[in-house]
Amino acid sequence: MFENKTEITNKIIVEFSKTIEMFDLTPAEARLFTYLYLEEKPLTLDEMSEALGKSKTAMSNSIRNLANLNLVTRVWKRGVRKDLYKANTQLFKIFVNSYINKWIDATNFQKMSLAEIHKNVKQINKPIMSKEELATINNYLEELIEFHNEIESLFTDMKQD
Amino acid sequence: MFENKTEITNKIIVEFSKTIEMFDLTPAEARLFTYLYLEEKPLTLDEMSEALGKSKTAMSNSIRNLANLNLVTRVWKRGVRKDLYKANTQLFKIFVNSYINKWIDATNFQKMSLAEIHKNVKQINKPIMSKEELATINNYLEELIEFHNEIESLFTDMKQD
DNA sequence: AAGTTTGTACAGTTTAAACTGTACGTATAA
DNA sequence: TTATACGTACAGTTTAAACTGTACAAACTT
Repeated sequence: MFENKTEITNKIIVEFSKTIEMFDLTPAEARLFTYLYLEEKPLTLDEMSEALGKSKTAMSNSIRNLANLNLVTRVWKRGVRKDLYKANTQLFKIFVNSYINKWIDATNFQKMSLAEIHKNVKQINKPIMSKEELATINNYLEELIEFHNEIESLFTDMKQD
Repeated sequence: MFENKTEITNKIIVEFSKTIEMFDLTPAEARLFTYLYLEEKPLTLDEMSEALGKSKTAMSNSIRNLANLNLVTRVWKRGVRKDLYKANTQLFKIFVNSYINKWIDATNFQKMSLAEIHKNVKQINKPIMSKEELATINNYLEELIEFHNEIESLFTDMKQD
């Protein structure tokens, strides 16, 4: 089956990174996270680059995004100049939190955009369309905004659990 | 503010399609769904193509994916040769159901892949790594599989609500 | 003070996804 | 039976995302 440890960890990286791509990570970010997770000791950008066959610049961009999502932590070690990073290990908590936050933020932002359109539509007094058309558009906007409310509630409830 | 109805519906399409892209739709699929949603009568591929400025082939591919996700319904009308499609209108139900199903399916699939790796690792009897290394890998696999179980439960619970 | 290391901004290249146009098989209309 | 319409497979093109390599500023080492 498996001939060595590297083969096993590579297989795990391939499979687990597929899972966490679903949390809106790029393939490179997903593989980097998985590699850090399986590698107990913190890694430098150069080590990440060498391990994953990507440029240092690509690793810098990926690790920054992972850090912004609170999926990895920068580690300070005395006498070491290079930045060190390690994966956060409470997988369910960190991924679901990050994901729920992203959904709530984005949903709220979109709801506000639609609410703005709705406000502007209500303030129309020029005869640019019939009353029926205006009522229809208002109905659609209300439905769309209600949809956002429901999505927001769904993810807010998930956060409590 | 708005000068005509088309301007309003275009603005709504832009904003709402951003929301539903989050359900793993491509920008073209999201715009198509939103257009169908706002357009009460069912549309043909040619009408979709003309309305959204994309080729008929692109519309064929997009509408097929939306139908596969149960987000739109093909409508049969006597004496009409062209396929007709309309958006399903219970937004929360159709999007959340589609999304939860996708998560449960994908998570289950990945869990099985990792379980297969785990099974193979357990069957290792050749000395390809130390006992400590083997124990560590087994621990990681258990954690990753447990993570999948938790994600699956999370989305299964969402389905009940 | 000078040299080296480090991470990242930036510009250009590559890759993968999305697209278009054509060809084709099937179904319908004439 | 023949012609036309229709949706989609397929091949090639375009676009957007991801990448690499270089340059640079800041920090550290010598």
